[in-house]
Amino acid sequence: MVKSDQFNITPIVASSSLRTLAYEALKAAITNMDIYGRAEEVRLDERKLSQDLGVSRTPVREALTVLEQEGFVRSEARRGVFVIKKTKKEIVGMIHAWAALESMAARLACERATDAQLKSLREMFPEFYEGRPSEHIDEYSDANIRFHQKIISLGQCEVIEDLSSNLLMHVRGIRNTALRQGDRSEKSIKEHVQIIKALEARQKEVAETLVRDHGLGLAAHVNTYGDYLE
Amino acid sequence: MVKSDQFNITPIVASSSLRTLAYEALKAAITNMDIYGRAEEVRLDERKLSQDLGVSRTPVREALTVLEQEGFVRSEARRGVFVIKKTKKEIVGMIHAWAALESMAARLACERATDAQLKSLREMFPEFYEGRPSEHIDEYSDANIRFHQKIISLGQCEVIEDLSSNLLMHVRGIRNTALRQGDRSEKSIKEHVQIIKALEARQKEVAETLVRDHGLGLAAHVNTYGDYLE
DNA sequence: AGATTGTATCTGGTATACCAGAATCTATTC
DNA sequence: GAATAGATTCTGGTATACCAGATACAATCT
Repeated sequence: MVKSDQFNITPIVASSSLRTLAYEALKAAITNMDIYGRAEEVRLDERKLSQDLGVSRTPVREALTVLEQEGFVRSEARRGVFVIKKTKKEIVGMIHAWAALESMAARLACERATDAQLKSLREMFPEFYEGRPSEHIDEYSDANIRFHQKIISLGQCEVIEDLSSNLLMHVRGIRNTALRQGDRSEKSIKEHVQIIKALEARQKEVAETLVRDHGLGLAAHVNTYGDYLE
Repeated sequence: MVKSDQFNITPIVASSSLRTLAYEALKAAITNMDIYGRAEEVRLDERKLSQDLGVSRTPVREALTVLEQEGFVRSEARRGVFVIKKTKKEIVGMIHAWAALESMAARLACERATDAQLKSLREMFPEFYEGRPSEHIDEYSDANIRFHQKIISLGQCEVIEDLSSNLLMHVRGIRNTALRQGDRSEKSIKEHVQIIKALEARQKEVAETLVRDHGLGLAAHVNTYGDYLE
């Protein structure tokens, strides 16, 4: 008999249950939708979603359960499932939690990451070293997110990575919006530079403090400018 | 007609869907079970659970979905759903995340909590001030957990509270076990006293640092003594 | 007309039937 | 007797039927 490991079989349909499919579709729909633009609540209809996705209610419900657990939707018995609008207070809370986790990741990164890994941080974002202001703000928004994700991944703590990625899904939009307000982007870049230096020097206390304060700064910023959230 | 608000009607069956019931039952069963005592994996049978709980598979499955999301069980298609045994590495990671969140909560508590609230911390744990060693270890274990929960609640950040409470469910057992190893309990008490003092003095940087290091100490302790986890 | 009540309808919650993959057992083959 | 092929059984995944609460609307009464 032929051993299957002689081939490099790429799984045709890969691994994805309908539930996972539904989950990803719904999550994408929710995160891409501009929740805060509209005034009234957005209601999701299980049966309609089932039809649109071409599956039965069961996997849709399971996907909605996960999304509810992650804080994206709220389900009221016999009334409907609604997309959750986060309050400013909740957003600020998430940023605080994020700051806590990322600063711990920075500390761990100083202890665990290789020199090459830490160096890659600087190479990933050369533009930080050129004083360019908020011209290419769109590209920078993405680079900004990637920067923080990179720090978290360098911490090599899976729990922190998971918790953070969930938080990020909720605050991604806000984070990019904040960059366009006041002098946030310039300030942000300068702080990033400092953070990179501290990490490269493996000054864990410094890196930890800088990352935390950077996060707290964002929280304060949102607290000041984020009135559009409510 | 009689207005219903003239009565103080207490809802008979209260509010609990079968799914919630099943969730709580299963969670209690899992957390009370000594997972690390037995060698082989624990498998949960949906149909059997349905029978035992007296409900259909549907609410049981939804409960299992939530538990899977929280990291208590893992579901393999057409093979079964298993209670997850955390590896030592994962436990240490959770403690790191916990330490990050709690230290942020301590900082926030310094800024937000009232004097009375901070004072209550000391009053809740008078035994910390008497040099008693690990005699009343059982009571102390509970007090230990409550202490940390109290700090987190004083931070008044709901996100941090929620994330922490989930982590706590996973680490509770280990945390108490650790107290009985080495001189962990004596060390722990001393650090608690320092933390209380810093909080009362509203020295947020100090409190933050102490809480973080206390958590990191536990992580290191588990890393050293926690071989029984695997 | 306004308030009220009855009813049709819509919603998520639950129960159940069925499916296909995986594991186990059994009978056949060499 | 060991190996293999087939069938049985068990599992979670999915689809569907039904239920009861909630809502909206229409019929009714005052």
